[in-house]
This record gives sequence, structure tokens and C-alpha cells, in this order.
Amino acid sequence: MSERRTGRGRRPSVRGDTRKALIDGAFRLLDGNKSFDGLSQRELTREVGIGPTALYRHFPGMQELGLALVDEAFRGLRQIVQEVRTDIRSSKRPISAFVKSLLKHVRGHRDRFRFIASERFGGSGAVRDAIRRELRLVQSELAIELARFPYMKEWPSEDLHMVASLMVNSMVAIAEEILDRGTADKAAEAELVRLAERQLRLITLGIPAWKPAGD
Amino acid sequence: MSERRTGRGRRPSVRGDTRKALIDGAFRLLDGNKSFDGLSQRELTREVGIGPTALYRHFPGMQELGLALVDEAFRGLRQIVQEVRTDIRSSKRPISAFVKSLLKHVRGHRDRFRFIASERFGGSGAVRDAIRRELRLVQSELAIELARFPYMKEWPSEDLHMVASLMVNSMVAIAEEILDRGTADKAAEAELVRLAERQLRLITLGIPAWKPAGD
DNA sequence: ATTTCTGGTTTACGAGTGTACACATCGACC
DNA sequence: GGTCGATGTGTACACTCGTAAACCAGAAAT
Repeated sequence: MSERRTGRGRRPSVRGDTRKALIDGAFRLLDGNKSFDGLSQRELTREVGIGPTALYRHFPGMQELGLALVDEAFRGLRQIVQEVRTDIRSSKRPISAFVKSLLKHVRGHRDRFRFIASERFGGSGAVRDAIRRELRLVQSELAIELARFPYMKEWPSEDLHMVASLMVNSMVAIAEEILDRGTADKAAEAELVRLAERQLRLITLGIPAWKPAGD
Repeated sequence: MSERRTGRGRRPSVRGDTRKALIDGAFRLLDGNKSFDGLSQRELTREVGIGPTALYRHFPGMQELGLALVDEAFRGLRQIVQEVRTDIRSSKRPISAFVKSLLKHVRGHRDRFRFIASERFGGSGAVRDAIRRELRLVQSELAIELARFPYMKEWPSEDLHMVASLMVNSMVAIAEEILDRGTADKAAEAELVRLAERQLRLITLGIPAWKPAGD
């Protein structure tokens, strides 16, 4: 509690970043079992503590706010990918390092992850498309990273993307299930982490046997 | 157009199965880029052609309708699983047979599939949980089916489920992307089918190398 | 032939929603 | 010191929403 209430009926909003407050508020609300198109403008502005129309000062409409959410969610995720990358390189057991990093970051940004997973398929056009585009980007980065591993050095990028997409899909699915159990239930979480590791391991076992050229 | 308009302002609704009409109407509406909790009761009843309150004659509320949707969607899917099963057994190339069957049925029941994929993660508690429960059931059936294949005969069920979950997850993801391109764009569709086949093939390549006991 | 059940109708109400418009306050800039 | 743009506020309007209540037609059962 620093300085509050500067004017009269003025909700202070820390002077400057109401936009950020809106984005955070949206994540907060969406975290509570709501889908984006079930989120109303008024509800959001109420949560943030501003008048209904003030939202227009920052976004032309809800859809644009949705896109900003996607942007924000993936800004975090890209950073994660970076860190995961170095973690993997410096480890003798890349798979469990990967999963461990992932888990840490999923827990740290639960609402962002939640948003990505929920709106990836559900939802309304623009947002969904944006998410997919970004996810495909993540996939590409993963593909690049995969290219450094022994067996895959010579693989065509098509095959690399195939593997990357498989990995990303299963990780997203598992991450969502982890988030769905509350931060409680450590047992279920550990179980899911183990599942993730095993799936990745299975995939990597298939790699040496893959014939990169084609069928 | 058989006999219509029996009474006065009476929307006939084929006399008898308005309940089914509601379910179908819901699928229809949800197919058009809407999430379930963005679907209003009035909108639905309007679509079906009955008064707003008439919905209560068939469901206590929206949530129960949601559960009915899940039920209906998976009724179809279970049947699919059956057919896919026999298709696979009678084929020399189980993977491409699998994907082909899947594609056929996905196209035939596009709205049901759409619903499952969208509401699996997004959405509001009860519906989502129901979907997951059913999906886990499908996974189990797949696991059973997997147990018939050479290398996996002796695998513990935990490992079978691990593989099944990996397969189900990636197939759902790919199916959704196929549905998202309209029925047009045959090229993209073929590309995705190929991706599905390749991912499954990679997984199966890993299987002989897997050590069922543990790490 | 009358009753009762089922599935529908109409009307109504209060709450919530998106958007438009007019006004206030602050910080920055000349 | 005055102007101005950015960011708020408030009121207002026309909708839509969920739910309640009372009524109504046809089918089935007695």
C-alpha cells in the first residue's frame, strides 16, 4: 500500500499501467474456469476497478485484448523455451531436465499456460489462430534444438517438425492436466510428470529407427 | 415436409424428439466458433424454434444439456472405436488403416468431434470433467487393443496406457486441425493425414526398444 | 368423457451487457 | 500559464439473458 486515492472517486491503478492491470485481471478471471468468450468487458473492468468504457482507451475491443493476452502468454513462454534450452544442454539427462524445467515454469505461470491450453481449440477465431501460430513457432524452435542431437543431425526439417509437434502436443496436454489438479495433490502431479518423461522417452527410442528419407 | 403446424402458433418440431433437436441445434451452433459457455439458452431455443422456457421440459439447466452433449458425442465415438478396431485387424497396414478410418469418421461427425476437442480443456467444470472421463475410457479401449500386438503382449497396463494416451492426444490435436480447415483445402488435409501417420509410425518404432519393466 | 401428463406457449421482470456521449483530471509541453 | 492529449468517470439506451408464472392443446389412461 503506497499512495492510493489521488483524486476524488479515483481508483488509482498505480498510475500508468492499467493496460497491464487489464491483462493480468483477464488472466486471473480466466483462470477461474471461464472461457474467453464467456468473459464480459464489464466483468473485467469491474475486476480491475475501472469504469466499463475505460477499456476502450487501451483496446479497440475484446478481440484485441484477446490478442494481447496471447502475446503476453507467449512472451513468457518464449523465455521459458530459452531457459529450457540451456538447461537441456548442460544436462546429462535431457529428458528429465526438460520436464523438470517445464514443470517449474508451468507452475510459475499457471494462468498463462491455462489460457493457451483452453483457447487453443475452443474459442473464437482470431484468438485461436494467434495461439496456433505462436505454438507453431515454439514447435519450430524445438525442431531446431532437436537438430543438435546425434541421430537427427541429417534429418530434413519436415521430420524434425513432425517430432517436435508430437512432443509439443503431448506436453501441452499433460501440462493442462497438471494445472487442473490444484497445487495440492502432489501425488497426481508426480504421476503426470512421470508420464511425460516416459512418453518423451518412448518417442526418442523411435528416433534411431526412423528412416528420414520417407517410407 | 410432412405434416406441419398442428396447432395454432405451434412449432411442430416433428412431434416427439425436441430433445434431440435441442442437442443437434447445440452442436450446430457450437460448430460455428462458439464455446459452450458462450452459448445461451435463448439462442439455442431460438435456433430450434421453441420458446425459451421449453428447454426446461427436457433439461434442468444448461449444464445438464452439456452433459447430454458429451454423452451423445461419445456415443458416436465409441461406435467409431469399434469399427476402427475391426478395420485395423483386417488390414496389413494397421496405421494407415487406423488413420483412414479416423478421418472418415471425423468428417462424418465433425460437430461432435469439434465439441470434444474444444471443451476438453476450455469450459466449465462439469462438462470438461465428463469429457475427460470418457476420453480416458477411449484410451483404455485403445490400450486393450494395443495389447494384441506382438511386442506389447507382455507389457504392464501402465505402459500400455502411456502409449495409448500419447496416441490419443496427438490424434485429437490433428483431428481438430483437420476440422479447422473447412472441407475445402484437400491439400492441407492430406498433409495432416500424412503427419498423423508419420507420428504414429514413429511411436511404434519406439516400442520394440522400450523396456517394459521400468527405467 | 373426463381427467391428467407432457410439452409447449406467452408475458413479464430484474439483472447484466456493449457502446455512445459528455465531462473531469492529470502530466507534459510550448 | 494555457493548451492538449491521454486516461479516467458518469449517465444513458437498447439489447439479451435466465427464470418465473399462468395458460393451453393434444394423447393417454381411467
